[in-house]
Amino acid sequence: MVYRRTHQVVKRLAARRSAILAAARNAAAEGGMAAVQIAPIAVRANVAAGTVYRYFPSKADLISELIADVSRDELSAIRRAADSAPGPSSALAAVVTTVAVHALSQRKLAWGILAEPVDVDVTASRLASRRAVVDEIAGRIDAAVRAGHLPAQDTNLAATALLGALHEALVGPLAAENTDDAGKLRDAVQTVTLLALRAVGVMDARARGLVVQAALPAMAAAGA
Amino acid sequence: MVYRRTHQVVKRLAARRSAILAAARNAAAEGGMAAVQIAPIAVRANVAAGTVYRYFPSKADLISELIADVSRDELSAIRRAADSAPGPSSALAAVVTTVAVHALSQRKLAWGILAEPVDVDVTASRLASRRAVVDEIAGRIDAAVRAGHLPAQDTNLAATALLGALHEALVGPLAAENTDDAGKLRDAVQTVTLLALRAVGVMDARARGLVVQAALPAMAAAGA
DNA sequence: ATCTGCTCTGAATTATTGTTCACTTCTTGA
DNA sequence: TCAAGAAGTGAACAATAATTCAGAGCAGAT
Repeated sequence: MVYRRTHQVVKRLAARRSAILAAARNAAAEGGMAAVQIAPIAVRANVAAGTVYRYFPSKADLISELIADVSRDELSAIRRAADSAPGPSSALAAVVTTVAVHALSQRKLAWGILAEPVDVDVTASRLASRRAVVDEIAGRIDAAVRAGHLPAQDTNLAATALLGALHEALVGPLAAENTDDAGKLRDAVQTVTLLALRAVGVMDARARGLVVQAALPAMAAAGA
Repeated sequence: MVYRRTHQVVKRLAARRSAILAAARNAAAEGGMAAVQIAPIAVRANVAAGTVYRYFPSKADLISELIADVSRDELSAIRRAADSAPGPSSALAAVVTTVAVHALSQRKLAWGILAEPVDVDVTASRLASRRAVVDEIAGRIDAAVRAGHLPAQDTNLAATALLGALHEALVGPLAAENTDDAGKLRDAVQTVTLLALRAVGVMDARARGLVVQAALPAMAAAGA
């Protein structure tokens, strides 16, 4: 053989792969999943359409990896927030607030990742993404239940419901469109967090306290 | 003119229109929105593809009308349930339970109407459908607040969150697949209803009572 | 310098569906 | 029965994007 991949080439290939994924992510963040089309993404990434297929077998694979990427980022933010909370109830509040803040800070992306119509089948990776977040929430509810702060319940169902509530209220089509007014966004986050905590059985008064405690670090972490 | 639409013809035309809509509805109930395609629907309705276009200007119009139809049915069921409840809190519980039961009894249809990917733009009618249900829920929360049964709150946001919670938990991709076990379905409905009531501020003990009261009539009305 | 083999290109192909329309069939009133 | 006009038909068309592939361009070894 008279050709072998040298380190330099390997690096360039990896960079190109990232560039394509980043282009897809930007497109999704700007125009939702509908904007994730091979030709425009190729343009953004400064490659030809055919090149995309040298890195991803199909559009479905590209989107799946995009979803996994975004999901991974969100999960780590959630874990970080939860782990630096003082107790199980605070951790739960932190998780919920973080999910809410993330959803709001990149609404189109969040909606695209989670629910927006796509022409290819990405059910599996969407499911995995959802499941991961739900599991995280469920785990925190569970911890609060074990600590005696919440009544016993079907934590998985509860976590699923919370995720649905947060997304519908914040990024769904009925969510208010004021992305600009930071105060209103803060209010919305706090309101849905309060709802979520009460839903799983936190007493109103205590829930209000937890909401306030969780708000600051979450907003700060999001750079808002 | 030597031709005029006679009553018989008018009736036949109306029947055909209904047949096409019904075909679309059945297709959606069986295979989701993806199965709502002109050619297959024409076959189901025993007409040619071209005929569909004599009744609906475009696929988008057909689906919009389908969504409006289903939504109208659901809304009337919701109102009926609420209006026959003894008080504001019971009415709220009835509304929530009814939404849950409806969603469960026709999961694919519900998912299709509300959120499933479609190739044409039906945003407007989906939005109207959602808004109608949310308004109904919000109105009932409002009534309960005014009656002093619930703390003051942003009822619209709360109603949106509840709708999201119900749908994600019951018809979303993470919902359990046991459509067959009636007992499990009943449990799921009651669990999410409980969550929803607590979310808007109903005390745990009282919520449990309301859930049980609301369950029977709703299940009965659904013919389950 | 040059040969080999990998990577990139982008126009052409493919596949899927909604939509159209020239033609056929049916209905009505005389 | 027949002419006029409406409704129905379904094969052909159009539009949109994903996907392919033959050839051009590059990088590495000798």
